[in-house]
Formats: sequence, C-alpha cells, structure tokens
Amino acid sequence: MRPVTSKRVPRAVREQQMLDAAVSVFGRQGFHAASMDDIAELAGISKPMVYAYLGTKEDLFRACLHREATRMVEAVVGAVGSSTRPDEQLWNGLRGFFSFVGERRDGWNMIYRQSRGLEPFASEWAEMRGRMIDIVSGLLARAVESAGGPSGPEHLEPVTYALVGAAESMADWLADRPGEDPGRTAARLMNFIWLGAEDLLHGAVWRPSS
Amino acid sequence: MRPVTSKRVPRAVREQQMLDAAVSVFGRQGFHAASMDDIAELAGISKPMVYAYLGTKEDLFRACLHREATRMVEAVVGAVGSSTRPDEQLWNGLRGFFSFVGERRDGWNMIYRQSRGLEPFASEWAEMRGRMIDIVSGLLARAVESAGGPSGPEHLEPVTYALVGAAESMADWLADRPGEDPGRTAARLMNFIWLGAEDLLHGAVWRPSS
Amino acid sequence: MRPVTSKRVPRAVREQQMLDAAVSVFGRQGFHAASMDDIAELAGISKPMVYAYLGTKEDLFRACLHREATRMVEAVVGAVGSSTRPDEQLWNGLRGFFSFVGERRDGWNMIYRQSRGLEPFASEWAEMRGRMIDIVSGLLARAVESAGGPSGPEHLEPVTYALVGAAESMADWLADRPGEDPGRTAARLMNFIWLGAEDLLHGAVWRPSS
Amino acid sequence: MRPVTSKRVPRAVREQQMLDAAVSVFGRQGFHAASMDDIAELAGISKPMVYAYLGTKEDLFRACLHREATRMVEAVVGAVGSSTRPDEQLWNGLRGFFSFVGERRDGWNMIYRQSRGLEPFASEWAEMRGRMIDIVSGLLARAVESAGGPSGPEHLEPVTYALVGAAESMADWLADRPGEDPGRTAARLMNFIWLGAEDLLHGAVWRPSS
DNA sequence: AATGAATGAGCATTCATTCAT
DNA sequence: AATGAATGAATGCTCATTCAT
Repeated sequence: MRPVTSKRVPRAVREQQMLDAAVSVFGRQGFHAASMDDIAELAGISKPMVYAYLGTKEDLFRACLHREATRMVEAVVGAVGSSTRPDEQLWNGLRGFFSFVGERRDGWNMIYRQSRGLEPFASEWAEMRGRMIDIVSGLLARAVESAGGPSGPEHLEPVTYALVGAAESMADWLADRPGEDPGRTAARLMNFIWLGAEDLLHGAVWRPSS
Repeated sequence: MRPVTSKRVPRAVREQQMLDAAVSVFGRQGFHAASMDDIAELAGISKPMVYAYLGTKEDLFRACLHREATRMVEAVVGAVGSSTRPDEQLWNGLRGFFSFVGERRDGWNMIYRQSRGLEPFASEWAEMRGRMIDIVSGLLARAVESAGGPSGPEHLEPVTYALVGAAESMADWLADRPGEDPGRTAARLMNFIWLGAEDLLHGAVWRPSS
Repeated sequence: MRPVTSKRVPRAVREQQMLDAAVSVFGRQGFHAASMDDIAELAGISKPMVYAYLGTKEDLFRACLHREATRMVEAVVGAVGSSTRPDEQLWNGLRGFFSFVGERRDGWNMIYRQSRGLEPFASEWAEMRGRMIDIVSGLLARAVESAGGPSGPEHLEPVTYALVGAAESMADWLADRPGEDPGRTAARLMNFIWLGAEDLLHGAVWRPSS
Repeated sequence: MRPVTSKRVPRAVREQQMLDAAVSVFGRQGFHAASMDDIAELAGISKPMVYAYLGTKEDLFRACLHREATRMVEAVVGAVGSSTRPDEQLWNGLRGFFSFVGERRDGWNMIYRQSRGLEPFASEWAEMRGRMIDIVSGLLARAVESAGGPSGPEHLEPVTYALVGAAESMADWLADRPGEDPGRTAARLMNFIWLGAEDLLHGAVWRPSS
C-alpha cells in the first residue's frame, strides 16, 4: 500500500490521514503487532509527526477506536430514522449496521476483532458497546410496549445481548464475503430474529412493508 | 499467581502443566502481551524447558488453542447426546456450551477474545470455529428435515452464524455475571432463538419437555 | 512558568529574554535534560527564533555560561573595591560573592552545578573559574607581600583552590537556607579562613574593622 | 578502551564488571550523555544483560553512586583510625580522602562532578554527602571538646561545609595534576585549615607529629 | 520577522530464542 | 534433564534542527 498524502498539509487534515492509516494498520495487525513505523509509513509521514499530533501508541489507538465507534453508532442511529413500526426500526438499524461493516472494513476490524477485551482499552470498548446495546434495548422496549407484552429491563437485557451478538457474528460472516449484499444479509438476520427458528424452519418469511 | 508444579514428573504431565499455565497467561494477556517468561514462571520451570517440550511461542499458542477448542467441541457434542427432538438437542448443546464457558474461563478467553482474527492463527481459529458451525448447522438441518421445511445449506449457513454469535455474546454476558446460572441463561437464549422476537414480545415461552 | 516576553521588541532585548529563559531552564534541568522546546516556550517565542538569534543548543549554553560568569566576576570585583587591608578586601569579595549567589540562583546553578566537568564546555568553565581563582590569588599575593611572608605562586595556588572551594560549598549551604543572611555567612567563612581551625576551636573571633 | 571480560562468568562477578564499566562511563560522560550501549560495550557484554542484572539506567546510576560513595566513606573512616589528637585525626582523614580521589578517579568524577544536584538522584547524593559531613563534624566536635572551646552544632555546621568544600575543591585540583602526591596535597590543606590564612601568610607551618 | 510543519537520528527498553554447563 | 547466562533484533518515544510559507 502506498501513501496517499502530499507535503505540508494543515494539522486537521494530517490528523485524519494519520487516523485513517492507524485504523487500517491496527485493524489488520492488532494493537501489539502494529508498529508506529508501519502506521507512519502508511500515512506517508515520519513517526515524530504522529507523536506530535496524536500522542503515544495508546492515545492513538484510543482515538481510532473512538472515531470508528462514533461513526458506527451514528450510522445505526441515522438508519433507524423515524419509522414507526418496531420491526421496521430494527430492520433499518440492521441495514445501517451491515452497510457500515461493509464499507468500513478496517474500522469494523478495529472495533470488534482488535479491541475486545484488550487491556487497557477494555473500558472504552465496553462503554462504546454499551451505547450500542442501549440503542437496541430501546428499540426492543418500544416494540414490547407497542405489542402489549411483558415489560421490564431484566428480561430485555439478555435478549439484547443475543441480538447484538447475532448481528456481530453475521457481520463477520459478511466481512469475509465481499460479494454479499448487506441488505440481503440484514433481511436474513431479521427473519431469524423476528420469526424465530421454529417458524423459520417451517418456511415462514418476514418481509418489510415497503 | 504461584507455580503449580512439582519436580520430576513424567513428560506428558509436564506438558499439560505447561499448557495450563500458557492457557491462563494467553487467556488473560493475549498472545503478544504474554511473555514466555511469564508462562515459564507460572508453570514453575525454566524457559528452555518450554522450548524443549513445546517449541516456539507460536507453537505453544497453537497447541493451547487446539486443546481448548477440542475440549469445547467435545463438551458441546457430549451434551447434545442422543435426544430426538431438534429443539431438545439445541437446548442440550447450549447448556453444554454455557457450562464449558463458566468452568473454563481462561480457555474461553483464549478462544474467543485472544485468537479471533489474530494472525498467524486465523486459519486455525477459523477451522475450529468451522467445526462448531458444522455441528450447529447439522442440528438445524435435521430440524428442518424433520419439519419438512425448505432445505439447502446456503440458507442455513447465515442463520447458523447468527445463532452461534448470539450464544457467544451471551457467554460473555454470562462471564461478567458470576451469580447467573448457566442453565437459566441457556433457557433465555433458547426462547429467543426458537420463538423469535415477535412471539417473545407477545409473551410466548418455550419450555423443555422434561 | 509562564512566558515573560511581549511581542515586537528589538533584537538585543529579545536576546536577553531568551538568555534569561535559557539560564533558568539550564540551571534547573541541566544541559541534556533541558529541551529547546522548554526554553522557547518559557521565552514566549517559537523555536526557530532561538536558532535564528542564538544558534544551536551548544551555542546557547555557552552564551548563558559566559553571561552569568561575567556577571559573577563583576559582582566580586566590584565588591572588593579599593579598601587597603587584605583581610578587608577578602571579606568584601566574599560578601559580593554570597550576595550574587543569593540573588541569581539560576545563574549560580548553571555555573556550579550544571557546567562543572560537562563536555564540551569544560574548557569554558575552567577558563571562567580560572578568572575567579586569579582574582582571589591576587588578593592573597598582595596579602602575603604586605605581611612579608613567603611568596611564590606555587604555594598560593592550592590554597586559593581551597579557599574558593570553601566559599562554593558554603554558597550551596546558603542556597538551601533562605533565611540566612549572606553577610553573616560571609563572616562565618571569613573567620574560618583567616583564623584557622585551631584558633577558632579555642574561641578566637575575626571581626571586620568597620 | 577494550573490554576486559571473558564469557560465561557468574552473576556476582559480571555485576561488578558492569558497575566498573558504568562508573567509568558515567564519570566521564555524565548520566544523560552516557548511553547504555557504551556501558555494555565497555563491560564487554550485550545490553540485555545489563538490564537483566542491574535494571534501568536510573537503577544502574544509583547502584554506581551507592557503591562508590560507600567506598569513599570507608576509605576516610578507615584512615581516620584511632589516633587521639584531633588534628592528627583530621590529617589522617584528609590523606585517606585524597588517596581515594587519586586512585579512583572515575568514582570521584561520578560522585562530585556528575551526581551533584542531578535529579532524580539529588536525595541520594545529599544523603551520602551528609554522611561525610557528619564524619567531619564529629571530628571537629571532639576537637572543640578537647580544646575546651565553645561548643554547639550550630556553629560547627557551616565550618564543616567550608572544610569539606575546601577538600573537594583541592581534590579536583589534584585530579587534574596526576604527578601530585596526595599526601602532599593533604598537608597543604591541613596547613590552611588548621592555621588559617593569617598565620599562614606570616610563614607558620603545621606538621604532623610523627 | 516569525512560525507551523516536518524529519533524521538516536536511545532506553523488552523479548523470543539459544548455548554452555 | 534442566538451567543460568547470553544476545540479535525490534520498538516506543524524544529531540535538535530545518524548511516552506
């Protein structure tokens, strides 16, 4: 991979270039295996610039994680939008999520393959995943409410984890199959989630209303 | 942590002790952050012994991953047993899985938090997870067959990933909640998987037959 | 510490401000531990300006050392003045010296704690200390002459070193005791130098004539 | 300078060789200018051994300082011995001190030229010099007592600093004059200290009794 | 005149791995 | 069989110094 930068650019631009490079290297190699030299080289600048602008390797990793996680959350929240039917909201959110994973492969790798349970970033990661859990949890709560079902967050939490885990796992499946359409993957998951294995196995299908 | 070995034990036993130590250290620190010194110290022997018995750090990690993954698969396969109803088989498999995670925390960490997407072990990890996928996939295929639903592995594969991902995510949820009963967690997941969100949100409940 | 400069000042003034900042930083941190960034920041200007006005770090250190040493010599020479009795001259010189140390702590630190034996400044330092030694040596020579004692610089040189060393050591003692009066310290040393331990231990006291 | 070591020597020996090399390099170059590479090379071993046995650069410097200072104190204390006349004790102590400086040039450099006021070793240095001050102070106190002069440590402390400073300064003078006899230098200082400038300038001489 | 942007070069520290005993 | 001794090769990080604007 060759550097894509030019000389003498303003700080704000350089910082984004550095973060792009860092996300790519961290995402592929992981925190420990990545070297600051690799990152600087890919960013097309010298190492001291990285330190001058973004601090230590740890700071840099944190900055990457933060940027990518924020973008992911924004992608999902933006996709959920303002539709009214709960299944529609979920479906939109999933499409946003799978689109994000498909488009920002490196960012996804950083977040889910290289940060999970990695000290000393575990708390950052947990906080960011917590935001995701909260979003989904909120969706489900509204769905329960509108269905008149049994409420209470204690029942919802484990289900939320299962749902998010299922999505993450399919995202990985998708990440290894570049030909796959994220929308189609979202539909597959939606069917599974909404109808359950039993109905599914009997041939039922869930469809978006539009 | 103090060494747990004594001297003058036969080679096979020593090797298992080393693997125990390595799984513990790798599981907590990850491949790169773990040092051969740490592992040798925890195993209560000198570093050259580790090299003599189990080869390089990479070899050692591979051996650990292989042992733990094999045990996990065996735990699940053993638990599935010979019951006939497909939902029962799934339910038993999940219970076996959650029990394994609860009992062998370090092994679980190694497999799911420290090996995922880590070069140069990615192929090993994929192969081992593939075995897991195959098992679940087989369960589902038989279920489809017995239900007379639409068959074909192409449809089944993504669903399998979703199911396994949901289980993994709940395993992590469980790992952070020592008070939780693995059986209860399995039931929660089973409900979600089998009935789907829609039914669930309306208050339906799946129960084992026994 | 905050910058002490304002903008748009003539070059000569700027240079003195830079030297002030440099003396302060070098005096506290030493040549190697001090960074050009620190100095520029304390001087309230950008690093390239320091290079433009005063050259490399080495040049800068040399300039600081030269300025402070010159001031110190001037302080002592000015204090010696034109009194006639040799002990009076010595006494005045010591008072000038201790006053200088008390007032220009950073300069004193640079000269005695941070330059001593530090390559590549050793020759500068030796030359500047040589000037001090010469002054004191001249005082003593005139005293010997007026007393009709045995002359010859070979005998005088080591004594001069002893005297200067004693003064330096007491300067450090004084520097750690902010409450002490420099004049009183000078008197203490004068007693020791002039009367010697034997007389001193028997209770003799030297007093200035005024 | 060439390494003087051989291969595969026991730890205790290697550590002393490393300390010898480190004292030499630190003494000549100072803490910051010295590199661990230099030290390892002079010791005839590889850098990791230095870290394995003696820790970080800071640890190493501390260990050197401690060893050399201890030896110096022992040299002086051993030389003071058990003579009874106070001037004799002082004279013996000075001879021990100047001999030490003459014989262990590098150690002296480390202690007095490279550690003085150097953070983060200032407290170590002060403690070690405090021991020296205490020794001399004790000598003087006994001398005062036997002479029936005015007692009290307040008067003694500054004198002690002056005396020690004078000795240090002459040690530096001596260090630059390899031909000089330490005993002769000690005698010169003893004359100055004991008789005082006034007597000295009139031609008086102090002599050891033996 | 003045500075933000940029870097070559060096240094402390660590670690997987091997050798001699 | 077992280990203390030893190292080559990285890697994170810093700093004096310069250039383009």
